[in-house]
Amino acid sequence: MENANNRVVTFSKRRNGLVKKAKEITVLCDAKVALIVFASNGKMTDYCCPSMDLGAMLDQYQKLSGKKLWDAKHENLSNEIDRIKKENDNLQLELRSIFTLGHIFTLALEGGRYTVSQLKKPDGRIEHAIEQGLDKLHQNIFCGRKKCGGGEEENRKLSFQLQQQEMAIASNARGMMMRDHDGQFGYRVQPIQPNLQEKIMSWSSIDH
Amino acid sequence: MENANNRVVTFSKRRNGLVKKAKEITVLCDAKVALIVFASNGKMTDYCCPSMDLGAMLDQYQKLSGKKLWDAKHENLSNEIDRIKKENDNLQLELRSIFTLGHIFTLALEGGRYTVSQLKKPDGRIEHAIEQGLDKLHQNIFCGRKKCGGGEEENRKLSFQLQQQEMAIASNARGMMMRDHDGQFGYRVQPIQPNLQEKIMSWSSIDH
DNA sequence: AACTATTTATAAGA
DNA sequence: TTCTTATAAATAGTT
Repeated sequence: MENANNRVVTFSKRRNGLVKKAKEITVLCDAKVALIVFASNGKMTDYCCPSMDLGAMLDQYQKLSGKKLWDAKHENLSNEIDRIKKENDNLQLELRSIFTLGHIFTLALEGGRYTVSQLKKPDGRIEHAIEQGLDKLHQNIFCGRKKCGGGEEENRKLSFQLQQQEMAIASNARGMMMRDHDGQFGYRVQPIQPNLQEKIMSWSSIDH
Repeated sequence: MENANNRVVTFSKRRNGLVKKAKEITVLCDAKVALIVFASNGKMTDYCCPSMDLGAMLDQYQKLSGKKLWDAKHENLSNEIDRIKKENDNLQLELRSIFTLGHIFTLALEGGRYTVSQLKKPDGRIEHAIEQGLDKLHQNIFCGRKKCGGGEEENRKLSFQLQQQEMAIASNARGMMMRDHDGQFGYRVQPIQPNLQEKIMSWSSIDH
């Protein structure tokens, strides 16, 4: 190849020849051929036999050569999915058990000491219990179980804010609580849910 | 191509010629060539210019042709990951809120009526409350809130089994409960957890 | 695989 | 780019 111009012309000719040969061997010998050519200027020419698309050719290539083209990227993503799905399952399991645990406490509270109608009536008993619970929660969280120097009044306000937020979340979360998940124990916690919601509503209404 | 044997020989010759031409154009014209050939018997031959690996060639091919080889598959997986991650986030949010809600109930129970030392002492009060709660839970789950014809004694046994299982789960779940997740409310529920565990242990020990 | 008659490809020039 | 053409290379059929 003397000068650049000649080289370009030759490339063009040879590229055409190459594609022609590829077509010929495809037809004459019942072969499958994929060909990609980039000119030095970046321009691309490609040929793929009509009986198989390039994707299938490359799948086959990977299978026969053992080389990975996109499987590696694929595998990474698949692993990521597996990982997250597993985490998801764990979360669901946690969620179910903890949620049920919460219900047991709720029901213990209700069944052992209070009726639903009592819960609806802000007579001060359950309200007081919850308030104390919230205060304690708040202390544990913000004051790390040490003596909490903060004013009791502020604590109580924060606790009620906390309560309100919790209730709001619980209310929002309610719609997605019940998964299509056969319980390991052969039951679902769903039937009890409206009961909780009822309580949440009544408790929320305590404050206003 | 008359007979099959000749065709096989011809294929071999032409395939070699094709690869040779591919190499020539690579060297002579500074081109980039990728070539994959499958014989009718399935055997594969491939050539790729030394200056670029097949993966890079195909990336380039996708860019220039606009055709998708693996990007489509990738996109699907990526979307799947996004979807699951979102679900995961929802679960975490639920989990946090519900878990905390469970604690509020627990603390309400404890703070309003019982001390930790009382909880440790199976004097029948809290035990009874929990038992009632479990019975009610059990009724709601198995009997759909209708009048439950089953014997009370069996109910109680089932309830205690239930309790045991719940406690076991809660205990197992404990290790994975605390996520590295900055609370939307500026706190974590972690500090309170050992407290719950303490109670779980003592309650579990009620039964034996 | 090797040979050979023939076809085909292609480099250079137009 | 295409056409032409002399030359080189490829290859189908045969050994």
